[in-house]
Amino acid sequence: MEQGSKGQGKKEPLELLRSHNLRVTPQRLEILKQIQRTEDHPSATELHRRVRRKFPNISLDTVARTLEQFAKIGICRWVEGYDDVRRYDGMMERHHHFHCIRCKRILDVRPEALEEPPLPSLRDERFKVIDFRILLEGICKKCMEREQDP
Amino acid sequence: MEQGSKGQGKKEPLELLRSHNLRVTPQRLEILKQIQRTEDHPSATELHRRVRRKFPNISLDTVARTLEQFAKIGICRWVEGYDDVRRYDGMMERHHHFHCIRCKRILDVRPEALEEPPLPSLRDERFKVIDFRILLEGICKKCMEREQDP
DNA sequence: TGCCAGATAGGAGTAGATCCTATATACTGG
DNA sequence: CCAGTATATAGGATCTACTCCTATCTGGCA
Ligand SMILES: [Mn+2]
Ligand SMILES: [Mn+2]
Ligand SMILES: [Zn+2]
Ligand SMILES: [Zn+2]
Repeated sequence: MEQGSKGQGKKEPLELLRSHNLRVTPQRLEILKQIQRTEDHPSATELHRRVRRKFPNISLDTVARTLEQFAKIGICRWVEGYDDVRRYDGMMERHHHFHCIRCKRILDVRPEALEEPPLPSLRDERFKVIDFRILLEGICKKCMEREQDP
Repeated sequence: MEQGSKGQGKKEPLELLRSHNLRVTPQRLEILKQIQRTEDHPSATELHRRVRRKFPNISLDTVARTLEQFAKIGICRWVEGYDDVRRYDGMMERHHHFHCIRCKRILDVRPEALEEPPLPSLRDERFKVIDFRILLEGICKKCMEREQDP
């Protein structure tokens, strides 16, 4: 809807924590900023590495626990993957994902970039569908260029 | 297309291994049969547990290595998930998945059960799309029934 | 400013996956 | 049918991500 300030009417990190009755600690603030800023979809361990630049002895446990809290209250998400690490996504606007079969990166795909099907009118009584996403699979630009060259 | 014999013109396990120049060992045969039969989407460890009923001291390494081989040559697949284990799928016909947000099970969804979008005509130059799948999310029948009761 | 529920650091404990190597065995071709 | 060899397996060691535990610390409150 609106474009200004901090994007889609998103609250400031500090405000966001307060509104969920989470104590505002410097560690949490930094974790929140990091997960909101990233373009990629890092694991807890990867994010721990990054947050450590600012808090050299923050524990992995704190990062993992915090991310899980965030995911449970809807500040961030888990993202689907094929390997054995759990990945997080700080982009909370509805979007789809592209998985590169070469480099394994996961790239965001805005809904406008796709002919999105209306809503899966499911002819199946085994479950109630709440939401759906499209999972694209292919080769990313970087990998394509790398494979073109000799 | 045709319905007879063993489904969609699928080769027998033994034949399948031979055609990929894989030696036919009893362990491989059993792993192959198990992954092809399952309705769920087991991890290497889970499948190891099952195969062990027939080969009590088959090693996890053998099962994991074999599944990875199978996936690489297209006998089985990796399946997307949200946790930190790698899951496999023996159903090679094109299909989609439903993820239950309660019990975390992954259920198969046949393409005919969905209004499938034609083909994602992607307005994005960052990658080349080879395939796509739909990832449904919601509550499965079992979980719904369980939550209805007092 | 002092209290205390809640948060953190750091270390121990788990689980799944992967690596290593001696032994076993499926295929080959004689 | 058999022996030689390339390949596969078992079992143990190692690695990695995550989770649990607990003493200590601190943000928010009165
Ligand atoms: Mn994303
Ligand atoms: Mn499936
Ligand atoms: Zn790539
Ligand atoms: Zn369920």
